Amino acid sequence: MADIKKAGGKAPQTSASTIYDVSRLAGVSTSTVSRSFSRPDLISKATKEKVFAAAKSLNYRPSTFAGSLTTKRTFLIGLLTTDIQNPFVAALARGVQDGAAEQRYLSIICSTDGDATRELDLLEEMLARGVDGFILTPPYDTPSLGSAENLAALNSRGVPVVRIGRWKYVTDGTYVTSCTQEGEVDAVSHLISLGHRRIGFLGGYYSRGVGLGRWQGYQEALEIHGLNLDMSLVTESETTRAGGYGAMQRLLALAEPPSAVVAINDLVAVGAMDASKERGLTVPADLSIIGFDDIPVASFTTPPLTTVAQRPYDIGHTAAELILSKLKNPDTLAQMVRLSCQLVVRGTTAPPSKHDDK
Amino acid sequence: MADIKKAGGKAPQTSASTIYDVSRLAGVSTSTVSRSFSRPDLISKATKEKVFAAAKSLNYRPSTFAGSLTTKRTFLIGLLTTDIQNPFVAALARGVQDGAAEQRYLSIICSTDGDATRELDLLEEMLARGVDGFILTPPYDTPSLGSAENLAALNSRGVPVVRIGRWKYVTDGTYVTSCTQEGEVDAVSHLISLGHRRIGFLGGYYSRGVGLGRWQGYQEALEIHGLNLDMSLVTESETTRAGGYGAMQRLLALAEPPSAVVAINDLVAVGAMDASKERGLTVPADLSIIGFDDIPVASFTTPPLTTVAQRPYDIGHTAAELILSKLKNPDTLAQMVRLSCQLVVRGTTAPPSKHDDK
DNA sequence: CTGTTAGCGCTTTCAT
DNA sequence: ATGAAAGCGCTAACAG
Repeated sequence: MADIKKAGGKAPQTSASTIYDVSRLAGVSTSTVSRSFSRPDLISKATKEKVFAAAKSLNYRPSTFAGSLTTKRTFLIGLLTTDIQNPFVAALARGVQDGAAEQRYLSIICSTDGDATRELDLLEEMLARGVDGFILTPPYDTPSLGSAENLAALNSRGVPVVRIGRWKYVTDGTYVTSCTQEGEVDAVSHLISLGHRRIGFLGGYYSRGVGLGRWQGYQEALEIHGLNLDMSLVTESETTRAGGYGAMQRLLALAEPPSAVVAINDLVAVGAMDASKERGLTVPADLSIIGFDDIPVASFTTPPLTTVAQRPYDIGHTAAELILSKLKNPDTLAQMVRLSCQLVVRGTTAPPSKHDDK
Repeated sequence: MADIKKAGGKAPQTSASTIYDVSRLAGVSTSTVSRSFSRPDLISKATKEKVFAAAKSLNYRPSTFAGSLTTKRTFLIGLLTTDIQNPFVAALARGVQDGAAEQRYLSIICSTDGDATRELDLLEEMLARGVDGFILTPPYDTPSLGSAENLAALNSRGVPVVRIGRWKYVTDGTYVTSCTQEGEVDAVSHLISLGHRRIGFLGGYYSRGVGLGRWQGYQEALEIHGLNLDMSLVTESETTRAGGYGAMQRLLALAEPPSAVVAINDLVAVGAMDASKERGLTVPADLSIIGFDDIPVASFTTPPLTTVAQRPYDIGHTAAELILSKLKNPDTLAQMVRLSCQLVVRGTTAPPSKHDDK
């Protein structure tokens, strides 16, 4: 499976120089060295020069984590996610990294696959590393980590937490989320303005956590435009391609199938496209489809998928900023930030064909 | 852009309990407490029970990082990458996380976009946090981080490093990479066995870093099967969809265009599919196309893309294991691990159509 | 098996 | 503007 070869040498093992080495070489106290780096304004120019010269020649860099014992800050923030391989999470993580980096913070990312035990374990591990704050992503539809008790425990330790998305079991505290409801309203309204009247909802257990906003947006749009909610056009499925495929098949088997559908996410939408093609339908001529999330795949389908884009990078970036501001001022009031979604019209939406039109 | 609402309370701020609190409550020394957690085998059952009871009632957990000052180990490893949003990197990162977690290690991931300045900065920041080892991903085609000097500096600090992939400016030391050459040989051989004789190479600057193995594999396969290398069938491009589109157009404009092409990566392959369709060709009937990497998108194209899968997760996992073994035994010899690739036959390869056949 | 005694490298009053 | 001294929370000889 993996063949292994030997190749070359080993390391010299020179241990890094400390603040003592520098203070000795520069002929000043360790306090002065310390301050030269952390509060340079307090040190005279001449002294600073001596210090930096010494530091340079010794290749010295202050060790953040040694100071952490005293300062109680590691400049590390923990990001607890389901899976970094999920493109939404990856973009969010990058946003967190960048937002944190702006203030010399680094982030520790953990993937738990939503497993409650691992969540708690990893949380503890991060705490043991002294992370200054946490960003927690959903879905926490189980009362595990998302439980008020666990968050309270974190709070009582004085560790600030920012949550991502809407949680089922916790409502207070700081969090940042997308305006998915508004996004779904836009999506459905787009279909209606195209002339569609029978619009299906391919839900992935829409009544639960993440899908709630979309489900409400769907209903709201119908209401706004004076259309009735027809529950025969609403179907649940796994939030996967296969799930979308099956759900679409069911809708297509109806006596009066919908002329358009909105899917709970892009994968489900792709599954719906599969089912339509199999049935001999052309998208979007015979059936319009809208996804949700705008994952990278959405621009690669044939035709490319119309979808509602969330802004995971911005969400992560905002979350990082919120954590950092909490760190600066622990008395900051809890706040909820809601980021807009955007309808991205690509190739899977068009006016309904004649015989569908009423 | 983001509307903000206030929502609820703030934190109680109870500072966590220390080893002293526990030792006092349990009526033992701090060493005993310490050992109860780190070397439980050295402590009598009775004492341990007292300690754990006290720890539990105080909600005490040892702080890894406080101990790090003494032990010189933070149980943190640093992963320096180009961009966590790249699906290859994300899978690799997940592999690192999982591999590290098996030994209670956590990882700090940084994205540099390949910017040399940020690489060095972030490297220093991670070092300041006391990371025990580094995993560095390519491409380091610039002599920046990839320079022997920088790696030597890391080595001299006694910080072990594992590199991912083949680097241009460094050849020794431990690294893990894919057998891309062998993978490409498989891909081209597959086309040849299908009956193709004129096989194009859509290279993204194939002569450079990451593409080298593929380019060599392409040549090797031709040679194995007694075909001549025809440089008119070889073209360079940006390693993007647009790049692949342009490169394919050039090949298609040839008097005798190829009946099949291998692309340097999946994005380039998708671009090639775009160009073929535009030209009125059907893939794979008129033109066979093979990508490289097997990014998620590859299964979503129409038809789904035949490609060579690398194993980024395994690469990351292996890299983590290598770092950890180096940490256990610093005298471990440098080693190179090469992970196999796998040809994934999907829908873009078929025998050549009649008039292409010689 | 357990306690004593020093620190790890840095920051931080408190003086000067 | 700078130094002395104490200590952050934990571990690690070294004794016993």
